[in-house]
Amino acid sequence: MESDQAILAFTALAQSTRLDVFRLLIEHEPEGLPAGDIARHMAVPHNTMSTHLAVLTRAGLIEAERQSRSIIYRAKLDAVRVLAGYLVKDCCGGRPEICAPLIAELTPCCAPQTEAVKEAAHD
Amino acid sequence: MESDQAILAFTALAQSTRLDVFRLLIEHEPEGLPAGDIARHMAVPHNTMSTHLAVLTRAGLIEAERQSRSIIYRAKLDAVRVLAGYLVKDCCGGRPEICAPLIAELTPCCAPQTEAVKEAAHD
DNA sequence: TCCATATGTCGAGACTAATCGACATAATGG
DNA sequence: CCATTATGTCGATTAGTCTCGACATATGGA
Repeated sequence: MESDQAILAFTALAQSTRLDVFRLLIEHEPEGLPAGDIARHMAVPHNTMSTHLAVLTRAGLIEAERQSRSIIYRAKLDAVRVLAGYLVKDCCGGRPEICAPLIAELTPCCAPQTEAVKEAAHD
Repeated sequence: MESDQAILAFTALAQSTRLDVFRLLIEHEPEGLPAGDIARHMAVPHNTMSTHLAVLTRAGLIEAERQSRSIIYRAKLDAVRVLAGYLVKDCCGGRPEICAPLIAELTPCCAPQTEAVKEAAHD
């Protein structure tokens, strides 16, 4: 991951409405939500929300797909993985003694024990 | 993690100088670096750097400790873990099918469980 | 075609952040 | 103490972001 893209992502998440939208969209994986519903859910004018959604999209954190009159937004979970990886893995600079404890903390949430999951994650 | 603190952290990292400083300090774990060295390393005036270091400190991403005339800054690896956790674990809202693949991607870097996996991470 | 619905774009005002010169504070040694 | 080194704070300027009214575009149906 380029640091320019990381900065885009951090900038996008460094705003409460956008952070909330991003988490809302993760909750609604994998169906997604239309722009109007998102705006109503957050009690934000539709044009303001449109701007926020554009920022998140440019940052690669969400993606849009037109469906008839609505435009459905979805979280890009790949982006979460890449960003978390940028924080943990790339930042550690290949020094397992630093990032191993970080990963150890994350793993209990939902450990990827099986080979099947490892295969799925291998891009 | 409170979302307010997450926003502080994302704001702090959403700036190229600060992101570089943060990564520099992770490279220099656990000794840390004095403020002056950091400023020189980044070719930034000392007062500008002081402001950036204050932002990172307020965000809880680094910490300062006076050592004679110098003030040594260190990355708080706990913060990395918490922030990555906020992205991956909290955002998934307890839905393993979402975050398991994300963690699976991170694990090969330096898995915390077994020596065997650590060996595999070197390929 | 004309209207209603859904969303995006533009532009202006208000707010916030980044930078850096000048000055202030803190520690150390002579 | 005074000078020196190391760092932080203040204030002003500049640059960028957030918000939202007004307008524009896209889709589907009467």
